[in-house]
Amino acid sequence: MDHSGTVALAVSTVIFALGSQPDTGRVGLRLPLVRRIREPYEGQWALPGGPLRADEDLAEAARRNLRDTTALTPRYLEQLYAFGTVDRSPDDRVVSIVYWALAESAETTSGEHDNVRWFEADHLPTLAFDHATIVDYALWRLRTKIEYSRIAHAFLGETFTLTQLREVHEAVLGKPLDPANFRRMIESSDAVIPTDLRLTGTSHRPPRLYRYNRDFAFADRGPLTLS
Amino acid sequence: MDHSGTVALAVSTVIFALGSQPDTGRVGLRLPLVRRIREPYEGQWALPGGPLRADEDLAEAARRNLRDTTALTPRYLEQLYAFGTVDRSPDDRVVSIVYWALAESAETTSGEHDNVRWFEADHLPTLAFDHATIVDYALWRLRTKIEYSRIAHAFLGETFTLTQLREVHEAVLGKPLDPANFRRMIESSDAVIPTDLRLTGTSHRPPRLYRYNRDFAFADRGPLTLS
DNA sequence: ACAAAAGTGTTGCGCCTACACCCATGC
DNA sequence: GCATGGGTGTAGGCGCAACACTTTTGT
Repeated sequence: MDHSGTVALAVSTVIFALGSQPDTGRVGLRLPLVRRIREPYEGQWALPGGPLRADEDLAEAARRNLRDTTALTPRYLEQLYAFGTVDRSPDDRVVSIVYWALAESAETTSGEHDNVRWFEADHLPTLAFDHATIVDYALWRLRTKIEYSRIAHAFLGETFTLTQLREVHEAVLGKPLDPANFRRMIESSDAVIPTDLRLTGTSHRPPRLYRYNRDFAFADRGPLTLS
Repeated sequence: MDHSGTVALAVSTVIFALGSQPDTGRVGLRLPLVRRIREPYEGQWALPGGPLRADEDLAEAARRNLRDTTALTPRYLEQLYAFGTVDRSPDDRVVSIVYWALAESAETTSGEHDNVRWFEADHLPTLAFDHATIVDYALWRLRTKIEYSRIAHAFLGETFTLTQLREVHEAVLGKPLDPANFRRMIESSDAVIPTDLRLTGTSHRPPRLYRYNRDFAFADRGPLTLS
């Protein structure tokens, strides 16, 4: 290992989107990985990331990862953790500052080039470095945070029904939720604003469309007004 | 600003301990700062920290900060956040990975050398860089975390009474708590184990001494088993 | 009319708060 | 005995989970 005095700094991103599993057809979490084209771990799958450029902020770098690998813009982006144990990269010393992002579900089937591929979050291949640990942690953060914070809208479009929002929660948490109580929980939280529009074309009573309350975000987390 | 391509990596630590304010005599949060002896911000107060050595883990570096500035060992240590905006240091590009620590209250009056001094957390001088923001965020994390997690024991010795533990919570949160309900809350959480010992020498019924339940820590946070 | 999901009402349980009250020790 | 905090008991309220019920559309 190279302990000659330099520590490399990288930024990686765990990107979540929703997609239906080809086998069961159920909606679940998916995330994109890139195939490594260099040693170490050549040929294995890893999180998108790269060195931090001197003229870009950390969150900017994460956004760039996301754009380069998926051509998507994150609807939610938050720093996850800085991973920096001495032995996490076999040949050199790398500290990775990892972000996690939520993106609107898009083409999550095999991408343009074969070096980027979307996987189901609970059927991942063997990952390079400590990236399996990182994904586990990101999944844990997503699941715990969705329970007390209102971030699920980030998986959806500009407007959405409360049933769609509930289905996001159900897919992330992996369990069914009571529609009536879910409705009251969301409505009383102020996270969402009703529009005059309704979703038509269904074979039943047309549900109201809602929009995310942008002001709500500022009441969210402490004294940091980031990203 | 130097954007020639190198990004420096530093580790800093916000160290909290309890101490009685000289004026009011009430117990409050205190933290140590070091006086900068170089430009930029020469003469101003800053968080203890320094560059990351290539052969030490991030948490190790934080522990070293703590030992070097206060000669204390942390009773609790956790990563806070990685701060890395491009302009946070005027002359070069520095990314700081910041830890926060709790230490048993010790000599928090002016230290041996004049370059390290303990300050009351809500009467800090002007700080160098973005360190005021960092301390604000660390305070917010401490205050929100003490409500749902059981970390207050880290300010105390090996054994303590529930009243001492309650006084820690009161000092951190800045508000009085009901002794009866606090007792039940702690006891039902399993965070603490009663000993056979009692604290004597008081002018009233001798209170039972408790010990922290080391097993409890593992049930705490997600899939990361750190520090 | 019927199906199916949207949306509303209601009840009961559990937890948390507030506060009354007894207990054990030093002086 | 009295003062002082240690420690226990208990009633009211709030929030949430469960589930019955009504509404509104398409076919």
